[in-house]
Amino acid sequence: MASVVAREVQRIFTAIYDAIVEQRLPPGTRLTELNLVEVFGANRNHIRSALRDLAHRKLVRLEMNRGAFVEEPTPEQAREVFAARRVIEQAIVEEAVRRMRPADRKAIREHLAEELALGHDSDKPAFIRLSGDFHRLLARIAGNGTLGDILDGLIARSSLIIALYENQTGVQCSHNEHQELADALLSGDPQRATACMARHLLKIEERLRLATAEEAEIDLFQVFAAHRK
Amino acid sequence: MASVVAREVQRIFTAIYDAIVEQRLPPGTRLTELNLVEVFGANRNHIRSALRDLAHRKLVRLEMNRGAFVEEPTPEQAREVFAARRVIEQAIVEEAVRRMRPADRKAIREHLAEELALGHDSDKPAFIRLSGDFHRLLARIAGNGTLGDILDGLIARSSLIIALYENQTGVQCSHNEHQELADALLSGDPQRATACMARHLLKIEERLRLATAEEAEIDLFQVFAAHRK
DNA sequence: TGCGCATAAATTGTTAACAATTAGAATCGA
DNA sequence: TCGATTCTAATTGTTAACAATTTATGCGCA
Repeated sequence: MASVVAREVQRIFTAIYDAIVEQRLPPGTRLTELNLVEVFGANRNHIRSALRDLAHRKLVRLEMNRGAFVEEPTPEQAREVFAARRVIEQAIVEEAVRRMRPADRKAIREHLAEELALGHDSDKPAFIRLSGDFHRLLARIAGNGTLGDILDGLIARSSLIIALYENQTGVQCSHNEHQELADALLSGDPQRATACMARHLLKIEERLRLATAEEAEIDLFQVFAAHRK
Repeated sequence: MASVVAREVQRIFTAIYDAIVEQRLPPGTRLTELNLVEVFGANRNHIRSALRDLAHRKLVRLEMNRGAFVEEPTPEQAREVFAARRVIEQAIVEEAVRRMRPADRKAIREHLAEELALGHDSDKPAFIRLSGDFHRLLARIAGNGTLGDILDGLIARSSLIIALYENQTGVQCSHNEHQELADALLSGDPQRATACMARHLLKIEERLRLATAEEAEIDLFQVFAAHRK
């Protein structure tokens, strides 16, 4: 959020950002400037700046003379995002173990309690935010703000990816995995913790329906096989 | 460069971006809108959009009601950037070794020839660009565009950091290190290659004058020690 | 009905004038 | 001469009108 300068733009940016990340604005949604002007009671310049900031984080796509749309990451981009997260978050976890102090242990335990308390309470936006918070907490403990900012962007995009490719199984049952991860972190064993993080991120990715290259190619023929004459 | 939408903004963005990265615009330089309007023959909106895009990549700092300045990364940020690069580029090198194809080997050899040809030709901007190109080439071979974009940003910021904290020894003698790295990559040994990359990035950082915490604290007393009564 | 074409509406892009803020210069008083 | 204060110039922030583009609508025609 560093580059957002005017308070008004910041406000608009955050509102749209949250709506996208919490999956209240589905991928592909068109964001018309005039609508946003009405919603936020702001002028068009502010709206345009906010949209540009969102576009830079790849949460919004700007099309020349056509306007702004909530991004729809491709399966390839989805895989790239999770591959990048594995790289970055393994490093973060390793550093977090090294740097962990008593206050951090407490923060981790408190976070897990929150997750447990929320349960499958059907409050999806809150659940999404909380899940992300766990990963952001580890980044904060690791202490590299630059890497943290990068991860923030990847987490936000993950939300969009999950919204698009979520399997019908629905609810992300990742609380157990966070519990496991926390145990590994608190045990102080960096190898175990990084392995746990890698597994966690792989599982999230596996829960998605990301079409393979072959699938994508035979698309139409397969779909309409019964209707061909 | 994905989020830049209008061609005009793109043009302005790239011109300033290159000037900063090639160290023709030193850190701290003020970028006045009216000056830029004159230079680029564009309107203020385009200038403002370009500056906002640059701010988002942390190459420019926007101050409320004061304007835009070329960023001046702190020593802490400098260390964070290089730490992030070590994490990301080790992963990139590992993947690059795995994915390397004949055309990629050729590209690497050709790049090194270019670096050798340029030599210490005192054309610093060209040297900087070429050095960055080597790292970008490896990212391209690794094939993760998302990670590549992230690295692009870190490389650009590195340029700014080097401009600020470069030791008087002056010229970056990193060509030898690139040669070493290339050898490791072409040997196909991922361990050797990642170790080589880590060493390379550490050496770049070590060549900088990044004040340690203690140094920063005793600053004034130390500087004026002789003048105290 | 279906298709192409012309027209109108909605939307984004551009421009210039105006307001607000900051930085610098000049003035005044001790 | 120094310090504070007031005014002026330079600069950024904001607004609204206008232009260009895209999308939707309606009409004619086969």
